[in-house]
Amino acid sequence: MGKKAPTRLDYALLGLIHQAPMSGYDLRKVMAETALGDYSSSPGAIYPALARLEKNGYIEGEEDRSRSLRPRKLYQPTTGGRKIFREWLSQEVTRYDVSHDLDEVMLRFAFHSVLGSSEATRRFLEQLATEIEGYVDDLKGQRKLIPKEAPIHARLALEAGLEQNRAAARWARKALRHFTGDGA
Amino acid sequence: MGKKAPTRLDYALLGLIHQAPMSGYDLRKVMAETALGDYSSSPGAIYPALARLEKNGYIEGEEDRSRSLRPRKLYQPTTGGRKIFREWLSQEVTRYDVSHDLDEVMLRFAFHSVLGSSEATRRFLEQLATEIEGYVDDLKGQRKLIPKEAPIHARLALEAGLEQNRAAARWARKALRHFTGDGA
DNA sequence: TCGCACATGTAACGTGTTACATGATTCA
DNA sequence: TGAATCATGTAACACGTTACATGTGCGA
Repeated sequence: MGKKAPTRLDYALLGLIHQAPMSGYDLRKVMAETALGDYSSSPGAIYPALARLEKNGYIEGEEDRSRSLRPRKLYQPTTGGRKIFREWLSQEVTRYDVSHDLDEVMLRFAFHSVLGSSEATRRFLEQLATEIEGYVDDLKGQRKLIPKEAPIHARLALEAGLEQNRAAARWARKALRHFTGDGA
Repeated sequence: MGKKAPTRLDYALLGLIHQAPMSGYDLRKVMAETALGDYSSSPGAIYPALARLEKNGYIEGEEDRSRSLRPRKLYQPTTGGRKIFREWLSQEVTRYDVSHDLDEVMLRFAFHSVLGSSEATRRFLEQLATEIEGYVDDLKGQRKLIPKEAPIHARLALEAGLEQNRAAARWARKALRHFTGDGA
């Protein structure tokens, strides 16, 4: 009976309906058209996800017959849904998160406005920057371990990861400046 | 009977045993200790993957009893396995690859030494750089579409993706210089 | 009337996850 | 004797993928 942890897709959907009530069809369009698309826009993913979110009491669907088309179900988060969503957003950013799932961390950041606290976002970005910088050091350590006789490609591939993470760290430090000095 | 397309994990394993024959246990260690870890190191993933690669005729396992421990199976790619691996490496780099699975593209690059042709790698990096640069432009277009009243977080999250891709593009252009001017 | 946009779903299938099972050898 | 390392595997489960099924209203 212990509810399963929601998936990234679940959280993406939950986040979107925090902004405005949406139907499965709406959600599919948003997913397909924006960078969120990585989290799938196929009906075989979206509709079952909505069904389990509803079953777990995180969202509530209401039939909308105001249009003459086939009626659609408009979903909204429940109180419980808002709660677990905020908890997800507020989770600590760990080294593991950064090295294994930076995309999910970024997804969390993208929805951080839901918390309505620039203090929380500041903490989040501070942790994020610190952990990415630590991970960059890890990667530098790994680079040293690559034997000299190894093909250049291996080293270069690692450097690609390094550069992307350096860029992410710089971004986090820069983003931090957007949330310091005001109380929005 | 039409063989399924191998997964990224399959290709990662196939690539590793191109360097030296390895057992499932060896492969798990490499996956766990290096950045390749994203492609899973759990026995429930590795052993079934090896089993299906063998079933499809891409790898061949041989019992090694030279150690007094429990015998291990040392895997090597077959001719067919080498062939599909080279085909995978030689695939064109598309916009779709770059925007949906840059990690897989980087995995391909990491194993590019198997082709033993700096001409092929040059082409690969040239395409990669071009497509990432195109994707960066797409993202700039998306950024313009974000309504002004949207929370800053959404725009910043998109900018994180932008910066990471810009870094990847710079990396590709720089890596390209390693493969121009010599015939290795 | 043909096809497209709207709109929701299901079924088969493959793959990864976690947890479990098994067993030999080495070393403290 | 017990723990750690070597070594291979299976079982239950959840999720995403692709493809299919169904049906309305609107414009060309």
